Amino acid sequence: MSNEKGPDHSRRKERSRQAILAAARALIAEEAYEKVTVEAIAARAGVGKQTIYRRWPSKSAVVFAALLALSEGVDGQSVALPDTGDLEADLKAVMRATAQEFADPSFDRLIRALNTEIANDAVLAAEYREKLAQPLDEAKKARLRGAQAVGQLRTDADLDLVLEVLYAPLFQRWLHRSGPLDAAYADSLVAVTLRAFAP
Amino acid sequence: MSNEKGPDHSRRKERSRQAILAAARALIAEEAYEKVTVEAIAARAGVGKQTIYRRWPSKSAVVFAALLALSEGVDGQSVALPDTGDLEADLKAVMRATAQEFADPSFDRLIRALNTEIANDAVLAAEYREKLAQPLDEAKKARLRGAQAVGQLRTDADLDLVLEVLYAPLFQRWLHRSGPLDAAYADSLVAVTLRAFAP
Amino acid sequence: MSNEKGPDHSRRKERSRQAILAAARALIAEEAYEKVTVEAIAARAGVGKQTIYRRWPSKSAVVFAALLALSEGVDGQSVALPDTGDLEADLKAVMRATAQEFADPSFDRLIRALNTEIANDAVLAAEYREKLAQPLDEAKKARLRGAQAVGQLRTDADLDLVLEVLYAPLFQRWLHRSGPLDAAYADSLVAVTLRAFAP
Amino acid sequence: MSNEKGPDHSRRKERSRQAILAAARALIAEEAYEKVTVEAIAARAGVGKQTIYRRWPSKSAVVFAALLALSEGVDGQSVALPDTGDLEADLKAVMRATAQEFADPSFDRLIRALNTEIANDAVLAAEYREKLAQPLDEAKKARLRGAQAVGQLRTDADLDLVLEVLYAPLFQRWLHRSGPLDAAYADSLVAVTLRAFAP
DNA sequence: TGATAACCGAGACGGTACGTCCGGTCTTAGC
DNA sequence: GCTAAGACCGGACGTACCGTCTCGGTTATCA
Repeated sequence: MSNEKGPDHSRRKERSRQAILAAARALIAEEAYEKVTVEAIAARAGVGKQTIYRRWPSKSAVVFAALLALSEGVDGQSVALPDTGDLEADLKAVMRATAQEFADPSFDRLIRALNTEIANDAVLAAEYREKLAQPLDEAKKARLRGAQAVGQLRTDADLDLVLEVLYAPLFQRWLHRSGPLDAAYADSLVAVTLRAFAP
Repeated sequence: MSNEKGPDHSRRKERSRQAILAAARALIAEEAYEKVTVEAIAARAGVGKQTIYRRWPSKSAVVFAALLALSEGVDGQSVALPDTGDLEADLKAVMRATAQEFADPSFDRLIRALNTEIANDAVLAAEYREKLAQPLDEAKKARLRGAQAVGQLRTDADLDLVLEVLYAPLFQRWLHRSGPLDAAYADSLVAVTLRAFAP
Repeated sequence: MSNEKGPDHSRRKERSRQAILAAARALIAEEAYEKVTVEAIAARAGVGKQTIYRRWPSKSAVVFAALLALSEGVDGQSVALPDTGDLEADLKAVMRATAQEFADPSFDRLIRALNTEIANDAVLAAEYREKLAQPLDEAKKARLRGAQAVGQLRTDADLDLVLEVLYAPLFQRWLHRSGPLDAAYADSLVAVTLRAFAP
Repeated sequence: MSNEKGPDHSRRKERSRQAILAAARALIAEEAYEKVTVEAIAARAGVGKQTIYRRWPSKSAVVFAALLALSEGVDGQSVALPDTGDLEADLKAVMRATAQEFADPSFDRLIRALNTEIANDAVLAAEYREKLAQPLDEAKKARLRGAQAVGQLRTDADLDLVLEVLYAPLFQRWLHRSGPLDAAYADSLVAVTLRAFAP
């Protein structure tokens, strides 16, 4: 009953879609962002430009889709914060890992590109929040709720605020390159956050 | 009487320089950033394109210079945080004012443009830190040191970290449009920060 | 019989090509040559600049092509000198007509532009000779050969030289504006030439 | 003694004037004409651009002046055609020499530049005729008048026409590169002319 | 000898056009 | 019937010169 159109058809579409997004990601990861052009993406993906414009309305949209797809398959489960029972230890592990991710130049370029698109386009920003940020935040907040339940965190804490206090300094320091992103820094952010929201 | 350097010459140079920077700022403030072109800046400033390219190596550089010049004349004095003796009240006043600034669409566009340039160019980021961010931060830290002296803030607090905890959440929420920037939010950031770094 | 190549495609290409050449000719005919710009040609033709640069390597080349195309379709038949049997009368008619053509300011500007391009570029000069000058000369020489056959011209006359003696003085006088180009002058060139190459 | 203005003063002016004209000629002789710029002339002459524009109203005018100055000092005497009593021999000598001059690439470029300026500017053309062409032609016509007196040339020949028939074919062939400029060609032009204007 | 004016070299300036590049649309040939 | 290829329009890029304007530093004359 299901697939009304030919299966090859759908698969063909999907294959070119993936090729385009992969090409976009590859180019962003390896080159200065402003050198990433639709023509280069099409060429790298072995695809005509029209095939890109058939699916996305603008260069920004393709790039953004490519970056969103980075985290495709991410769900509450897969990104759930570890839960060893020790909130501080769990947060430190996560923050250290996060800090380390930014050390990878490719990842760095990808996330900078993503932030550039988001910062300058409210529509993309909304899509980003809905598809990426909120699911991730929900997973994190689930862990925090657990901590509240066992008295490791103020019961009345605004969990969005907790996440901001925890992550935003790291994000800002990375975006502005205003300081080192090392384990000590990650730890101190956890410490500060826990002190601020201690029960 | 004074003017030691050639007066007309320097004045001419300076006048065109200011005209260029003002034109750039005006265009950024009133149009979508990607529509700001060197040609438009030159036309608005009543200047040849070459006069722009003689001084700055690229469009990014002009735009960045224009944005840096926004805060020209800013010094420790002029941006010093108020000091009424009540740290919490002072910080709340400052944070509320900061949050309000972002409500102005022109200011919003200017700062987004600035952040876009900074985020994608390490050299500009360094210049930004040196010329703008650090002086401002120093002024703020001076107030915090006063607070430490009178026992309103932990003596061993890392003041850079204090500023990050205070400002980064606001910055991130603004950049990602992930929530309202109202007085309540400003207040809560102050509250959190003071709790985290209470003596 | 019909169009072997893709019809629409060729037609599109051909249409824009003709629009460009027509725009170039129109501009040359109506303005001082040095004011003819590629941008103006593109605008007048309703074409992007790149469409011009895709086909021709430089402004000179477009202009030259436009001027060559002036005489497209010209062949031995269409430009054959009249043949009433009276060589002197035929040549006088042709020379008077030629002299008059130069009186038209548009034509004058076009031919001056053509000569400027040719004079300063050996490659264009070769193309001009092959595509324009030689076919025209052949047609003229055919008439002269007829005259030789009926004893109105020396049998051993170098026909290229005959044409030069006939036309070059007119050409030089026009190019240097060194004298009037009237019917009397046309007639005297014919008279001189016939005397020089009388049997 | 005489010199009313300061002698050094005049000499300074004259020196820079000569430097400019020499630089212009040198550049025209060695480079493609369209690459000759006022800036290059000024630099080569060791002179400010303003010094050029103080004296000539436009680039064309400088270039033209430089080319006219090529023949400075030329007068009726110095360019008089040889007069051995044998008109044919004298003309052949002159025409062969003329043809040879064009073989020098530098000379070729200079004369092409001169013709380009003349062809596109009626004012410069008039100046050229008055200052260069007519004096030279007068010298040549003096020789022809001598030939008329001794019965080597028709008494009623229009001497301007004689000169045109003699020179214009060579000029056109050179300008259009439509054939070799060798001694045989020079000779045949003389032969044709003498036949056309034989008494 | 020192002051003062004329002049020059250097080169920045407002403009205009160059030839290139790319975004987004449209056409064509081929699978 | 959709695709890869790529031409097309539009318009910004950064560069090169034009002809003008300003500057600082000689020169050149006269006190």
